[in-house]
Amino acid sequence: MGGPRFEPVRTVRAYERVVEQVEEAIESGALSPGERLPSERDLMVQFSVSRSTVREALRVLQARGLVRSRPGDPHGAEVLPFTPAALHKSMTTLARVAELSLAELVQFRMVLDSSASLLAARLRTDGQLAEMGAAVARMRAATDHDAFVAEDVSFHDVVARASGNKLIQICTDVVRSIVLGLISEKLAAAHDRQALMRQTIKHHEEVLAAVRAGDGPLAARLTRKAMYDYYADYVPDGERPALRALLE
Amino acid sequence: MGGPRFEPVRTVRAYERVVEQVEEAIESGALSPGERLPSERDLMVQFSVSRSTVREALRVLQARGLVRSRPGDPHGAEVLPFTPAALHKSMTTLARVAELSLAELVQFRMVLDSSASLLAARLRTDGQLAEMGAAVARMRAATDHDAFVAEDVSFHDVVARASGNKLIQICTDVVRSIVLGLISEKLAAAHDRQALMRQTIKHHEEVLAAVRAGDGPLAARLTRKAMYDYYADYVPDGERPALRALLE
DNA sequence: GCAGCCTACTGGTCCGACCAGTGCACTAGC
DNA sequence: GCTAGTGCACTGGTCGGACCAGTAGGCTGC
Repeated sequence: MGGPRFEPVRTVRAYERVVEQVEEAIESGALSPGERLPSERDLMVQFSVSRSTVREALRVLQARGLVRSRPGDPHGAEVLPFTPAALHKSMTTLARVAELSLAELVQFRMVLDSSASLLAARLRTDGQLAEMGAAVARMRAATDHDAFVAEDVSFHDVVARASGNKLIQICTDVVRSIVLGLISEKLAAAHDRQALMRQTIKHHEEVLAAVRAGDGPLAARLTRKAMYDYYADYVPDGERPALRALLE
Repeated sequence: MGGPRFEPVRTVRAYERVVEQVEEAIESGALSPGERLPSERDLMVQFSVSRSTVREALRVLQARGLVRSRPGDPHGAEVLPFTPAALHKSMTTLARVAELSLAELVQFRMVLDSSASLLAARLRTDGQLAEMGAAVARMRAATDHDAFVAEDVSFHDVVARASGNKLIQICTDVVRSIVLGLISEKLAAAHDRQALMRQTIKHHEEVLAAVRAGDGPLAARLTRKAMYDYYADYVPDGERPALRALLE
C-alpha cells in the first residue's frame, strides 16, 4: 500500500480502434443510414493503418449489421439503417450453441406475445385494430398454407407494434422466425391441417375481440392458450408442463 | 414460359464460405469449446485461400463470440464456450441505434423478470430457494451501494435460473446490464438511498415469500411492482403510463 | 532433477499487386 | 440540343510476401 497502483495494460488491436471510432460515429448519429464511409484506401490514410487492418475492421462492422460494402461501388461502404439482423443472428447462434429447446423458445414466445397483447389492449389505435381485423380476414381467405402462416405472422406483428414497445416488437419477430424455422416442415406436413387452421382463426378472433374490448389480461391469457395449442404437439411430453405453467 | 428459369447468381465472398464452414463445425458440435482451430497458415492451405481471407473470416467469427485468438499462441484460435456477449453487443447497439427509451427497456424487464418469478414459483428447487434467501440476506448486510446492487442482481439471477428457461435467463441478464449501464450514476447519486434500499429489500422478501409459497401470479405481480417502484423515478412522466399498464 | 535459455511457430500488421465490377463523364450519333 | 453508348477512374475482393512481438515447449547446462 502507498505505492502507485499499476493496472494491467490491455493491448488493443489496431482494427479494434478503427471499429470503435466508426461505431461511435454511427451510434452517435454523426453518420446516418444511407451515408457513405470513405473508401478503404481513404480510411487507411485517415487512420494511418494498412488496408488489411481497415478491411478487418469493416468486416466486424459488417458482421454487426452496421455497414455494407459492395464491390465496385465508387462511394464506399454504406451505413445501414438499423435492422434486427445482427440480433437475429446472435440469437440463432445462441439457440444452436446453448442448445435451446423448442419448449424454451415457445415459452419465451408465450411470454412476449401475451405481454404484447396485454399492452396492445390498452394502447392500440383504431387503425391498428383495423389492421388486426384485416389480417384475420386474410387468414380466413388464405388458400394455401404458406399464405395462412404469413397472415398469421402479420397479425402478431401488428399486435407487437401496437404494444408500443420496440424491443418487444423486435424480439417477438426474432424468436418467432427461429421457432418457425425449426418446425416449418412439420407444420406444413401436419395432418388435419384444415381443423388446425380453423382453430387458429378462432383463437385469433378471440384475442382480437379482447384487444378491442380493452381487456388486457384476457387478451394475454388467450394469446398464451392459442400459442400452447398451436405448438404443444411439437414439444416433447416431458417439457409440456413448463409451458402449462404459463396457462394457470 | 417454358424456358429454363434462371435464378440470379448470388456472389458469395470467399471469407463468407470460410465463416460458414467453421460456424457449422462449431454449432454442430464437431468443434467443442476449448478446442483449437488450426493456425491461420494451416487454414489458408485447407481452404486454399489467402491469409487475408482467413483472417477476415476469423474476425467475423470473433465478432460473433465463437472464437478467440491471442497473439503468439502456438495452438491457434480457441473455440469459446457460449457467452451472451454477442447478444449483449447487438442489443446494446440496438438500444442506441433504434433509440430505445429507458421506459421500453424497463417495461421489457418487467415482462421478463415477472415471468421468471412466475415460473420460478412452480419450478424452483429447494437449493435455489436457499440461494434466493442468502442473496436477500447479503443485501441486508451490504454496507456500500455497489455491493447492494451486486446482491440485488444475484437475487434476480437465481430467480431467472430457477425459471428453467435459459433464454429468459440470458435476456434478463442482458437487458438488466443495459438498464443499469444507463442509470448507474443516477442510482448511485439517489437521495435518500437508505430508504430506497430498505424498500427494495422489503420487495425482495415479499417476492421470495410468494415464490416459496408457490404463488406464481403473486410473485409476478410483486416483481412488476418492485421494478416499477425502483425505476419509475428515472422514466420521463409521459412514459410512465405505459409501465403502469403492466401493473393493473 | 530442475532452472533457465532458445527456437520454432503464432497472430498482428504492413506493403504491393491484380482482378472484376460499378458509376460517371465524356463522346458519338440522332 | 438531346440521348444512347462507351471508356475510364476508382471501388472492393483476393492474393502473396514480409516483418515484428509474443508465446510455449523443448533443450541445455547446472
